[in-house]
Amino acid sequence: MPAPEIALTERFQSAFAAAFGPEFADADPIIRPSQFADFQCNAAMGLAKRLGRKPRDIAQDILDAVDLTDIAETPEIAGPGFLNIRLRTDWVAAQAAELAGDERLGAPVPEHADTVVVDYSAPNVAKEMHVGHLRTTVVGDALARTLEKLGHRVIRQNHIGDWGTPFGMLIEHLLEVGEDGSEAELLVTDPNAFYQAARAKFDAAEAAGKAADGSDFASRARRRVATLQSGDAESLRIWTHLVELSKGYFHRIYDMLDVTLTDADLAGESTYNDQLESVCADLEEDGIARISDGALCVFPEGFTGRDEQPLPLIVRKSDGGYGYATTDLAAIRHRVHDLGADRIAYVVGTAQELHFQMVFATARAAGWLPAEVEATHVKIGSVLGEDGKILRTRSGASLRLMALLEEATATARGVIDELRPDLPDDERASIAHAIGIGGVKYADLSTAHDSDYTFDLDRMLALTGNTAPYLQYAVARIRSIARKAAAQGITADGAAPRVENDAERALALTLLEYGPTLEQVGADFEPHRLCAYLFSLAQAFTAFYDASPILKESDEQVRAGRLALATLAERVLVEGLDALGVRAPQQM
RNA sequence: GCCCGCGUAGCUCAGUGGAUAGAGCGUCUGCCUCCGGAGCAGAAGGUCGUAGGUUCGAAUCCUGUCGCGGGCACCA
Repeated sequence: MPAPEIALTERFQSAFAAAFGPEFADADPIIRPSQFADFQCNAAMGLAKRLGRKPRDIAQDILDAVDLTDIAETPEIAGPGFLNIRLRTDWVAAQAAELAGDERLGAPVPEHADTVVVDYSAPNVAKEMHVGHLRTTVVGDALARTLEKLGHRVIRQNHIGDWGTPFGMLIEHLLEVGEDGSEAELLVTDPNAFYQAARAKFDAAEAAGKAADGSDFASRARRRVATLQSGDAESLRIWTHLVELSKGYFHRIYDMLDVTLTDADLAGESTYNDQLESVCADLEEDGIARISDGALCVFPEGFTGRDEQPLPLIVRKSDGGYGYATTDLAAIRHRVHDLGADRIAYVVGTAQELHFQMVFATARAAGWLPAEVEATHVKIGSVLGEDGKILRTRSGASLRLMALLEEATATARGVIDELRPDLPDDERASIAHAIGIGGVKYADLSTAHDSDYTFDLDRMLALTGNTAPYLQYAVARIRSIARKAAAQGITADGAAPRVENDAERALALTLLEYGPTLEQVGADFEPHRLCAYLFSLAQAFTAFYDASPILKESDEQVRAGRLALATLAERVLVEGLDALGVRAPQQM
């Protein structure tokens, strides 16, 4: 198991048992990387309280009991009682050699492979995706990829907005412009234009007042919602056509983004239409929901709104219609009961927090979400404009997601055209895609998913610093060395990664952290930690690149060992980038 | 009004109760006889909004307060 903190943790726990008794065998030694040594053990600080003794004395007792001779040098007691641990270089080298032989690159095999439902992206039919959708899509996809690498079974669910009030208006508009007309094409190319045209008609009809015979657009739209939801065949046919056109648009975006979502993952709101009635019936029968002001409501415990009034989760509106609370309840029931979910991750905007708390509480009360099933709202922070307020699509056409992606790719293309005119056109296009799209995705992935952030185009398109291109560049350099080495007939020849000087040692130590980092990302749903890790890995590599020449090294053994270390770094970088959904080009 | 979140370097952001709070960008100083300069080495830059509290130890936990964002009954 090439993970120093795990090896150290085991050693310290047996030392605790020896020094303080068996009841301390599972005490957490808190092994962390440190600026003063490779690792630091904070155990004495925590144990001092339990034992009622001084930290420094306990640190001494631990030191007397622990045997690290084959792993590390004797720890130093530092500061208030930390144990500073410097690993033996030969042990690090041995671990690196083991890592090089490990298909999983140190990613732990889970004791129990979970079935994890990841609910993400969820765009609306007939609406443009904007920067806000980018984050849920990119973060959700990174989580799905990461969980699969860890050996879990992932079920992607794209809960698209394909049902509800706006569809009456959209269907009527589609009928008027013709299903095969050029206006209908807007659904694929510029969905907002289609939506806004429908909306404009609706608003104009509203303003003009109802026609006596109900033939005005607004009245027709309202009737259409009812006929659609009651299962009218013609309405369903047109609705299906509408959804199909939108799917074309989603796929263009997902293809462009290298997102793994497919049609098989689509489970829109409409999917649950025939289950909404039974959701309500069950809740009412179990006494969980009751009628209030004509609507069927659940009042989960602990939720209050204005004036301290209990807050309702409306599962059936007073007009008999259903909202998204009902759909989400049906979805939970399905995910647990039919899909067999052990964990469900809802990668959805932070504004939905209250909604999901209430939905989860209701589902728990109804027995649809058993205690052993974990439901997590992976909150996606809002994207803010310069004014610190949430970016709205209406505030600027420049925020169309497709436009952003095109601009990112074009910017990257400009640089690659200048730097690598020697490469063929299609290869430059492919590299520009990897860099531009990878850069945009990485920019969204590298900040904590739940923090709001200010939209900054320059940051999204940046090619230097903590960015995808920096990581891709590190990979490209290693691959360049590999190509040159192969051309010169130089191979690593089965050599173990060389770990001798400081730069090699630092790189190897960083490589050993890949497994624990990936595991943590899968457990906590926090891809930005993987970004931070990969950036530090790339930094460790470039430092090594400067300090430890490979092809210029004359000693064959040293050269082979360094090449093996670089190759291992490449594998981990590429694997980590793949977990994020970012491509690593062969050259750039 | 109530609830949730946020406030960290000029800017954008990390920071899992532990020592001297870190990156990137920007600024400044060096490094191209180069295994790829989309890079490297270094410097300057901080009352962690604020006032208390808990703790051996607080950016982190608790309370108050100021500022900002979001949510709070039939939209999703």
